[in-house]
Amino acid sequence: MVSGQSEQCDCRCIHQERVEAAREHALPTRENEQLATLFKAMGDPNRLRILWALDCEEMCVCDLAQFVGVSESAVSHQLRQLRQLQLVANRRAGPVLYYHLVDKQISTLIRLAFDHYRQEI
Amino acid sequence: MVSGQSEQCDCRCIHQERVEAAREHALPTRENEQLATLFKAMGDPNRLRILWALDCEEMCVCDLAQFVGVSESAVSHQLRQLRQLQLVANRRAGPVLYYHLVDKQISTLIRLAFDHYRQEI
DNA sequence: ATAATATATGAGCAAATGATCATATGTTAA
DNA sequence: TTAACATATGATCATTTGCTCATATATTAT
Repeated sequence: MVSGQSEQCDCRCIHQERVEAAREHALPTRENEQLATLFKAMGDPNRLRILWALDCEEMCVCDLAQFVGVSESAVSHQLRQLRQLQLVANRRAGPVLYYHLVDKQISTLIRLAFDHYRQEI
Repeated sequence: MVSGQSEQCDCRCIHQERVEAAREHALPTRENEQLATLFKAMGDPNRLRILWALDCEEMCVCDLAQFVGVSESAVSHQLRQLRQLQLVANRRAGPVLYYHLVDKQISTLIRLAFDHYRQEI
């Protein structure tokens, strides 16, 4: 037994210390998955557009559909995902639902990503 | 004609100014897609783990496979994606390939995301 | 050259994804 | 109440994704 952890690799090139160090440094499974889910939500061009637009000001489904350039149904489905992830929420005004970002965290994140990305171009 | 842009929505609730404002504020299509691709790459639990681990120190495929808990083939496939996106690169030492992050941008991004996320928990 | 190690890669497959279409729900005006 | 509007939702389908298995490539030791 080389380590107390699970043994899945029979390579001789393995660096147990590095694996251990990575494990120390790593996020707990649950948090890693939640974070991945957040990134995944931002990982679709249309959803990213939606989030980016809502960072500007609140918009209704119809506005978003035209802005993104897809059907209202498609936008509605995407918004449901974002709602379930608590990234966006809506406010009703008569028959119209105005969507907005739940918090500025996502907004900050998108901007940072873009800024960092920009520097490389 | 309400606007010079494409007409796709016949809703009466639409706010042309908001759509226009969003368009002004929006990223060009190409950059939006590249950014989405970046987020998507971070949007898989295993890839996120890999990136997170490599933020710590360089590791070989075998190390990563054990750390993530999947086959070396699976890790290799994920690494290829990350390589093609220029997020990671490798250094050969004999038969072993040591992977590392290409730049600290991704590292910064992951940390920021985590920090922001952390605050909400 | 041959064998063993470390990794890469292609094919194949099950699961997830994102759009569309049809339909349902909720709100307001007539 | 009925009609019209704005949005939500379920079913469906084509595409994408991520893994596995088999095989290929590259490096080193013998």
